[in-house]
Amino acid sequence: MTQATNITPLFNNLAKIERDRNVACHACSLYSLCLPLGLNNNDLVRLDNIIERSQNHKRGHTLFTSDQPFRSLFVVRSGSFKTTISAKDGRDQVTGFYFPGEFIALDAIHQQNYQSNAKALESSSVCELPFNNLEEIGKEMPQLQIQMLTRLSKELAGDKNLMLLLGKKTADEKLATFLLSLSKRFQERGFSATDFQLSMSRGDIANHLGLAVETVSRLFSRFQEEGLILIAGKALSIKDIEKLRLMCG
Amino acid sequence: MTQATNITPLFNNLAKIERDRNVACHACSLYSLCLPLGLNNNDLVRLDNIIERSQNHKRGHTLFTSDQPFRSLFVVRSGSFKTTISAKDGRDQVTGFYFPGEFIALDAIHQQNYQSNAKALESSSVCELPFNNLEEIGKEMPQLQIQMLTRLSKELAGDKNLMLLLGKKTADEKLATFLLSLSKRFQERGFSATDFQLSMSRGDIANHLGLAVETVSRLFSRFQEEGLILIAGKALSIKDIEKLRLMCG
DNA sequence: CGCGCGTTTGACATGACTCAAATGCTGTGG
DNA sequence: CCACAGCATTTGAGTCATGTCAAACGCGCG
Repeated sequence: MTQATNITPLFNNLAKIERDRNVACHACSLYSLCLPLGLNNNDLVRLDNIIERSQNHKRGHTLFTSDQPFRSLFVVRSGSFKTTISAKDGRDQVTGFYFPGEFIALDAIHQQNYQSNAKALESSSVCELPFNNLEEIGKEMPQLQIQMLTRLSKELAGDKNLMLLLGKKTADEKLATFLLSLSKRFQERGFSATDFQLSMSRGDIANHLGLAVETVSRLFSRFQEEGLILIAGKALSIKDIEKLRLMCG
Repeated sequence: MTQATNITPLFNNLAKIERDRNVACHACSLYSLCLPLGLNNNDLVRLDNIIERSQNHKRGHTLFTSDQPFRSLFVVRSGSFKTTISAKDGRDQVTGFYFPGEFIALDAIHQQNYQSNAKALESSSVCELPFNNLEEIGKEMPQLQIQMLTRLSKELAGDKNLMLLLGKKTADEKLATFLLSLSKRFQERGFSATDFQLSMSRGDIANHLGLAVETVSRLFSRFQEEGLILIAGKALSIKDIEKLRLMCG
């Protein structure tokens, strides 16, 4: 079996941030992807002051669960997270994967409790935004409000597309769509659009796409046979991104 | 076949509103379900002034499509709508059904275009909220901003549950969950939780739940044989709501 | 009243799941 | 640093829930 080689480690540029966890928004490499975008200096300082920058979370660490009271939104600083919701009988659905600059817990605003469970997929850190404070300073920062609305709206649009994926797409189309979504997000963050590490397990991918683990595994094998990708464990290299695009349905 | 009888016509209490389309927010029967909740009188008047109350939309009328520029949010005033998104090849997914007091187009905020297509399922009317104006007055009404965030967050939470439904539930569980969701929303609007009209076609239901029309039709028949419901065309009567709840998975 | 589309029902096909087992990888403790 | 345990992944074989195709039916709209 051919090996995927020279894969760029995921977000290794962010190692610096993990070491210096108290870097302020204006100095943060995620600045342009994150909430502060469009704020003036004064407002930025006020926002900065309500943010609690978290300790490092190890792989598997639970950020929150749906039985806990909602207090804060989180923005991924480094690493990655998955969110899940559970049916009564324990079945659960991976509702999303979250990368640096992305918000977690937007579905919990103004509910008593979080609406999902969030877990770190690798060593990760977050910025915690206590919602009461955010609400408070938001009253005086229209630009921040717009940002919040935009964020929510974007996640909503993404979820509608996931509904299309889950409801109408074949297994091939699901996986192709998923890989391209990751590719795009990595590219937006300044990383390679074709070579990256999958921080989530096959099980998580399968669950998220409404497939069985075995199906995902077989698809990875077949995509590789067909020359679309190289996959070795968690290391992925996209070899024919155009063909992959045509497969998305 | 037993007939479902004495079905309460859907939203006929709202006939009055349809006749007098210019009723202001403070006089609207949807007030408590709608955006103005929590606004003081001054703010309410300002909001009132930017709202454009629509003509009556006939069944099948398209409110907007995803190739049109985004200008306004819509709140259903009477009747009901469905939204869909389309894959390149024309397959589409019904992403939601919308009833009085519910927002349409929240997924389009701060995108160039609408992200989905919206179509009336029956004779319906809407309040149109030009987003630029809403944004403008929102700067001075924290309470309105909170309302907007809450609305978006609630729709997001609902969509996450739809992902669970589409990804993990069996056909039976999907239909049971769907019927109970309608039941709950009708009840919140002051109508019967057990007897109502389905304004959408079997095809729309099937599409929304990721099933084939034939499957939905068979399920309705079986649910009726099992004494869970009575269904006659579009008239639905829930006979064993508890058992239905146990079936939701 | 009649046409057409939406719905129902039946028969059959199949994509993806489940079960099973081999293999590989990773983290841990000695 | 290595060896082992346990979990993740891959691969194969067989099954099943749901989709597809086909045809009859009937309701509702014009």
